[in-house]
Amino acid sequence: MAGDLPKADYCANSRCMSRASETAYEKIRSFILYGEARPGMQLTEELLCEIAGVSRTPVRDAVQRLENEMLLVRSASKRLSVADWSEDEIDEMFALRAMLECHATERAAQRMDAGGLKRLREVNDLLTGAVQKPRPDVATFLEANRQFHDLILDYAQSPRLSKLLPALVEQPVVRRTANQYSGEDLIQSAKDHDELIAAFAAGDQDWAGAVMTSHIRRAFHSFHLATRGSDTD
Amino acid sequence: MAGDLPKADYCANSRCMSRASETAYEKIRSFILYGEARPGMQLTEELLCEIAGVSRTPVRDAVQRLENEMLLVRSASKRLSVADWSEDEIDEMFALRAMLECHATERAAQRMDAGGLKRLREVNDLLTGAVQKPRPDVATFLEANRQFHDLILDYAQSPRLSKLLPALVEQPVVRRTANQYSGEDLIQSAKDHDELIAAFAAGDQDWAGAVMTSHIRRAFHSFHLATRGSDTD
DNA sequence: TGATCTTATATTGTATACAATTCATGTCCG
DNA sequence: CGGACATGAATTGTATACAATATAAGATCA
Repeated sequence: MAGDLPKADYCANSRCMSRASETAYEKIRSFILYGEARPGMQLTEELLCEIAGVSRTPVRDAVQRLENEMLLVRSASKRLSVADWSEDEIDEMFALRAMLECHATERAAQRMDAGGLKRLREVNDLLTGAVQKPRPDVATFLEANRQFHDLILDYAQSPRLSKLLPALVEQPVVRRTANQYSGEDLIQSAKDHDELIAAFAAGDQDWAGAVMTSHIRRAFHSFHLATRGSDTD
Repeated sequence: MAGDLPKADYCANSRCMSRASETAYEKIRSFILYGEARPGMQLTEELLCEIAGVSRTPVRDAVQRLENEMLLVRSASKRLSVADWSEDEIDEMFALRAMLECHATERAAQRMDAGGLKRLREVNDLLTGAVQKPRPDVATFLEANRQFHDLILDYAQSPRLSKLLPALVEQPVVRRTANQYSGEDLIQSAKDHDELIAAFAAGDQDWAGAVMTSHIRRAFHSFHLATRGSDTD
């Protein structure tokens, strides 16, 4: 029943996907995040055209967007390759994400209303259910988690944050290790969300911001343990 | 001797500018920042082609970059217009800039060396000279100020910050009011820079970060006074 | 052999023609 | 009159051909 993962159709968050440059963006992005792309891999526009099934013009549009999100990088001689980040850059990404999500949470706390609280609770109920099964349903968890954070971002009412944050969240390094999170990590995430909702309900922006900072930094810590914690793996 | 302002050639910070999409980017950007563009003004790709002197393909490249920097916005029906920010969005921009520049400064403090300190002092000597004249040389001040902050950003050694921050710094609202800064504001800026250098020399990242935060928030306050401080103007 | 220049190939950058969409105008019908 | 619909113009989106540039391979000469 929970077998089919969300493949490449992200219509929820993005545009209508009717235009060729949108499909190109989605397909190339999936190729990088979930496909056979590997960090440092050299790419050519023609290859990406085959992947996307459109001509070079919309592919170049998509490539520029992905360069901005730093999923693709361009060498001095204009050659494309899949981004390959250093450990320092990954750490930095988490640090920036913690700062910006904390800020977004503080803004959201100032603008939260009953409808928002209701929806946050609904989403987190779904998330909590996915976590508490004997074997956690990671796909549902990730989707509900994304919705929860998107909802907060919406309530932050900051176009600029809405532009900056998503590029820091959906990243190959995060996605690749998502399935390695322990059941306890997931349960703690659900509890963090509960406390966030309490902070929102109380209208306490400092409380909310602090919880969010802790939430992200714990994720960073889990990631650290999963990827670099033990050298026996 | 200091009469000719830097017009539209920003080769220092940017790419080689030999390609048509680069010239398009620079010219359209200048049109928005220093030219006759007005907030909310409707634009057409053809008009931008005339401004840039190139065809639509590189213009569309440039437009996408400027959309990402939020200097241009696209309506639901894909029409282009010059960005017109609300007061809240401007405040938010300063808040984000303060956070990110503080973070960059802390990183730079950890990585500062003798050569960097030397160059910071040189640039700030130039800036201090421009400030202390009977009538401050605002153009020289702005250029030296930009170099000072760019130097810190370089030493932060964070590709992601280097991508995010510039879009928050060079903005029409900032540029338009730069000439309204009082002489005291400029002198205080130079002093802030002196203290930053001292913090860097001491290797105290918290001190440096705090000075930078204060520096940006003072700029915000000056901007606030200049634009919304008095309703008698 | 090895270094440099030359030439061929591959890749990216630009212009233009055409398709798809959106906007504006005016007409028809109620 | 007033609103829905149709038609034309304006604008954006896509494909393709061509130009410019970078890489790679090979030839020439010391």
